[in-house]
Amino acid sequence: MSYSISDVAKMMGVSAHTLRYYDKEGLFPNVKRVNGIRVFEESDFEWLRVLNCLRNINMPIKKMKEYVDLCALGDASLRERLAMIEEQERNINSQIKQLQYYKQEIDFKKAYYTKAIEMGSESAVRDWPCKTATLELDKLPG
Amino acid sequence: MSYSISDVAKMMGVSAHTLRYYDKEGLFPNVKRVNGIRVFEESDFEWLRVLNCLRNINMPIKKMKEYVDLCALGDASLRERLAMIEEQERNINSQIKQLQYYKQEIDFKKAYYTKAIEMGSESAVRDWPCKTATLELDKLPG
DNA sequence: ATAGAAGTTAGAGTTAACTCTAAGTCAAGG
DNA sequence: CCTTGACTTAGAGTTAACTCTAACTTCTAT
Repeated sequence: MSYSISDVAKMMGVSAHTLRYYDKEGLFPNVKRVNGIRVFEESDFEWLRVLNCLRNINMPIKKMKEYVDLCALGDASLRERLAMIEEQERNINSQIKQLQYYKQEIDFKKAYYTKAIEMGSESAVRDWPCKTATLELDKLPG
Repeated sequence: MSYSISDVAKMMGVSAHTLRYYDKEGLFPNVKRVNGIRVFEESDFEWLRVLNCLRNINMPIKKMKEYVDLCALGDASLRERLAMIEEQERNINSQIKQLQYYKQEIDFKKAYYTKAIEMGSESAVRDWPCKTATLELDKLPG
C-alpha cells in the first residue's frame, strides 16, 4: 500500500505544503519518487512518527535535520544520537514541569474569577491570598 | 521600592528590549512613568507574574492584549475573563498530555540507543517492538 | 483525447516574537 | 562642564516555520 503526499498530510494533520517544506529541509531523505512524485510507504511511517514526535516537543527543524544526518551515518553516530535524545528528554521534562507549575496559577485564576462572579464583583476577592504572589520573579521555572 | 526596566528584565529573565516590545503591544497599561522613564513598583509585580504565566503557556501576545483590555473593563468583563482562563486551562492540559505522550516515545528511543550502543550496532535492536509503532498517525495527540 | 484534480518546483510572502539600530534625553559622578 | 551610562522612541532587521503563487507536469475518468 502506498500513500500520496496529501494522504500523509491528512494522516499527520498538517498541510501537503508543510510536508514539501520538510522535505526541502532534508527531513525525508528516504521517500521514494515515481515520475518525480513522492510515494510514501508503510515503511516510511516509523520515520514520520519520529519526526512528528520531535516536532511536537518543539525541536527546531535544523536540529531535526542534524538528527537525520546522524542517522545516515549508521552505527558510527549512535552515541551522538543518544546524546541528542537525552537532551530532548531533559527538555521535555522541563517543559512538563513548567507547564504543571503554570497550571497551578491558571487554576488559581479560575477559582478567583469563579468566586468574583459569584460575589458579583472582583473587589470582593481582590486580596485573596495568592500562593504564587510571594515568589521572586527570578525563581520562576524558566 | 521601585525598579527600572532592566531590573525587571533581569528578574524575569528576558531582555529590556522585550519588555519595551510588550509595552508597545499594550501589555503594561498601568506602569508609571517619571520623565518618560518606566518605573515599576511592587504593585506591578502581580501583573508581571500573570503575563509571565500566560507567555509561558504559549498564549499569543494578541490574546494577552485582549485579556488586558478585558481587565480594564472591570466587573463587566468577569465572565469573559473566566472564559479565557478556562480556555487556557484546556489548552495547558492538552499541552501537558501531549508532552507526556511524546515523553514515552523519547524514553523508548533512549532505551533503544542505549541497547544499540551496548550491542555495538543498531541492527541488533532494529526490530525491537515499539509500543507506539502500531498507532495510526491520525490518532496521535494533536 | 481531453478535462480536471492533484502532483511538481523555485521562490516570494506572511506571521509571530523578538532583536537591534540610530538618534536623542536625562541624571549622576569627577 | 562634561562624560558615561541607562533610559527613550520609531522603525528596520531577523528568525523560524510555515504558507502561498505561478507555471508546469502527471494521473484518472469520461
